Amino acid sequence: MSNDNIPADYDHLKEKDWQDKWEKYQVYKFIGDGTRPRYIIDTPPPYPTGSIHIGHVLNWTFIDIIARFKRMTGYDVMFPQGWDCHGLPTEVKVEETHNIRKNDVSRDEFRKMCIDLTHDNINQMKSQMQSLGFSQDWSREFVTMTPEYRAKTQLSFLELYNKGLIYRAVHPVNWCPRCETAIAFAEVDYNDNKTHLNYLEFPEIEGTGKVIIATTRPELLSACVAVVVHPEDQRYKHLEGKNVEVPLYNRHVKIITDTDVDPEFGTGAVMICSFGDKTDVSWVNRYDLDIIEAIDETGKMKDVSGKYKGLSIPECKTAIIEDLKVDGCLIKQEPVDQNVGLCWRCKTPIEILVKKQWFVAVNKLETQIQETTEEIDWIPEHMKIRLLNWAGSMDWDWCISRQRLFATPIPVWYCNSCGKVQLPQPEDLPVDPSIENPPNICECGCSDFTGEYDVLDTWMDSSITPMVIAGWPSPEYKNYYPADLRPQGHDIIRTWAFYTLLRCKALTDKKPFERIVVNGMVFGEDGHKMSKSRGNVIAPEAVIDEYGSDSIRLWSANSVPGSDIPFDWKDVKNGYKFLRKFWNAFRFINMHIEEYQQDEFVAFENLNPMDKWILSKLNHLVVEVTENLEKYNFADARNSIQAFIWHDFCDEYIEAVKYRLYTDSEDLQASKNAAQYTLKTVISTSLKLLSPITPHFTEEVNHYLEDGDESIHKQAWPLPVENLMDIKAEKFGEIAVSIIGDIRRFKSATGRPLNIPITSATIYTTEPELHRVLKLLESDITGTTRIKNLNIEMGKPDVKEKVVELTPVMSKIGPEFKKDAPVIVKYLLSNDPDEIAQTLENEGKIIIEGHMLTGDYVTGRKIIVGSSGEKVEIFHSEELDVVLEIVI
RNA sequence: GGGCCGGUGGUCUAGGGGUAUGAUACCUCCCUGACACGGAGGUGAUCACGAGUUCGAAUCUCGUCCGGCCCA
Repeated sequence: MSNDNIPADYDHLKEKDWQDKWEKYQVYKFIGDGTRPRYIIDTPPPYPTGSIHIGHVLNWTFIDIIARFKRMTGYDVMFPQGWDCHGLPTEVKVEETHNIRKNDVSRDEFRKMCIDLTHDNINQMKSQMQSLGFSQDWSREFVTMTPEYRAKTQLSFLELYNKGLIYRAVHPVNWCPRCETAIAFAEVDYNDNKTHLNYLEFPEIEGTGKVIIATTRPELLSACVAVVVHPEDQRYKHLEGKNVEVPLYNRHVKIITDTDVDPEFGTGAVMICSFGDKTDVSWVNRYDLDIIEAIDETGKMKDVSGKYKGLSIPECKTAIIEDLKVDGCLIKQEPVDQNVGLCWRCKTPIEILVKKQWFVAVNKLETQIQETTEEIDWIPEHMKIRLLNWAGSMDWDWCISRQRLFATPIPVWYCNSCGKVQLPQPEDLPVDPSIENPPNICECGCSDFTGEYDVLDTWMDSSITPMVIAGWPSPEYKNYYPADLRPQGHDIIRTWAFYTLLRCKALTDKKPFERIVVNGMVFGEDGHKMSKSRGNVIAPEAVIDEYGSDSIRLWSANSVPGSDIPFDWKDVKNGYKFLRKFWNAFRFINMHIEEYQQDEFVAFENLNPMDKWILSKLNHLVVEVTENLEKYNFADARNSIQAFIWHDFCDEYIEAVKYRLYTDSEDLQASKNAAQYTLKTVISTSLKLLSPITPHFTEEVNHYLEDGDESIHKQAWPLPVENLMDIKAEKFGEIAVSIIGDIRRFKSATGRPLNIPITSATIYTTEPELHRVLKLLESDITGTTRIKNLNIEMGKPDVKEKVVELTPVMSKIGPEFKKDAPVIVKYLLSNDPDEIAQTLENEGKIIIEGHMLTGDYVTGRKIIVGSSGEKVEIFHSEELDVVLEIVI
């Protein structure tokens, strides 16, 4: 027991000291020697934006609670942390800060700038994570931009290539003409604006008839490869399969039919260009149409556009409209709403271009992905369905080429003579084919190569984390693979979970992890997912500064996997208030156990009913919290601890034990000792239960409470003590709590202070068992409520009780009387409750509509009418069938 | 438009065939020897809407509306 001066208030600024100590003593280091069962967490590697957000806090609190709980229950826990570095936002940020375009400097120089920025961002985020008390083993940190990691990403590319699961092909891609790069669908922003719908006449040939098509993109006329109409459209029935002429270009294109055409839009006839929009892409694929490239990588018109060559897209549009007018092919223009795809960073309208790209053959792996998905435990279960549906709906393979700089290079060269792909040797990785040459000459004898300039999609880095943390490609990785746990948000099931499953399965033929625990989204005040772009973000630091990280952890813990939660300051404050309450309880206890000599045997012998009550509840709490943490129900774990500490322990037990602690009586010394033992046991056990959720607070209290320097996080998780779990003891305690509550309510209702002494009181009951129990509880009731003389009597006082409300017990009435139940209920509720109660009391039964009911079928609320005497108050207990008579 | 999830006092939430849990806010009372940053009471919900199954539906079924995440 420490006798240090314990501060009156809990100081959350001390969290930092504990974080430093944990780090210094490597409390969370993964041992890996097999002496304990291992538990491996495939921690998400965040994108180093420079700051973590509340969504991270929620996700990492879940992970950290699990990690800490597992350590205390005897596992050797691997909780690594990585950083998923590569990506467009960093490139854009570097361009902004250095005020350059990426092509203004060498590729290498630009990459260095990205690396420097990323290092800074990682350092900031790492220190934020540490300030939240997350228990990562930082000696196992991984960073995807390092040569070691890039070598692994490239090796995974080689292995999949050798398995025939990676190939190169022509494919349409979203292209930003300003950034000059392909971008993913996820990086396309959509914006509503107005444009013109142009009605163009395609002249007839072969005497079949002309067609008027409607388009918003006349500048793509040179890339028109067909005209499409709805198969049911009577206006065009006669034209199906015929040809028409493209105005200005005098080329002939076919008229085809497809049900994707909306006959109501424009004229019901549409030109297909490669590529005006995404529908064009599917039509070109579906009907194997030609591909004409009209726009180059910088957004300028190409040769095929004829006289418009070299114009920008808007310039070409204006010029072509003028020429169509002159030719008389422009029938009319009307305003129309348009949904344009924009580059998410620079807001330039995107184009769809055709490029040679590298692909992962997702479609070949579909069955394997679905089987693997089924082998994994999904928490909550329904998240699995999202992935299964997604895996079954892949339209095209996964394009992994990116035309960027800050990423892992695609490790291939092309022979300048025969075009064959040349791969590096695994031991030479990582390589950068844009500046290095391959080690061997080509089979054709040529030694002249072109290196690939494209780089890999970032998901290629982050989809192998379960293998990387296990040490792959070293053969020992099998000892640490698959991981036990994958935690992540439900917004990235179709990306991170999907890619990880497919890549790890393809590479190792095993599932990547046993179980996936999915966290929900954090919503801002506007009811939407917190995000910078929505402007509804609250910085975690703001919350930590005000209430400490344990408070925001308590907020996070008040939720369950899969459920979205709104951020609310008052919920964080509630956690803070709980810690303060716990702190004050601890200070009180500490005052009273300073001179206490622990003697478990003596204490056990002298436990009184209230001690047995709280100890039984404590041990049931141990069971409940353990079960809830095992099934990731953090909210129930947190709330059951909080309810127990705040209400059962502080409001009831501590109040009921004070008279024993403050006593000088020799007779009560053994009882006092038992109370001290109980206080100490409850507080130290509940601290352990709470420590995965609020590690700083529990460490702080523990260091005052216990001798020695051992961290609470190194201690064993509490086991329930079977012989203290006693339902009967709990019932007794509840009776005391109930009677004490009645007297408190009485004082409150009559405007008296709670600590006012009561001259005398009598409790009457007609139940012999209750009478016996009340006798046992006599001293606790008097001690707690300051009743000077308490009498506990069999029988009833000479007063009139009146039943003022009857409640039918539906769970008995319903099943027994079935369809007659409503009429019985109606009778019970519409007749005088006191009369019914009288009948039940006197005759033991009542007949309603020919059915017999006993007292078991109703519960009633009684009051005392006509109290006797001026200073005597008589009332009926709220919960027990007893009458209390009080003399102030 | 598609997949998945949700809609319960003013706000957030538990429950998921038998008359609704807790928190917060609000109102009243009490400065009880750890805590007024505390305690004791209280007001407040036809469980989104409509139909069906049932003696009985917040709960099961179907439909509608609204919201969320992801995708198109």
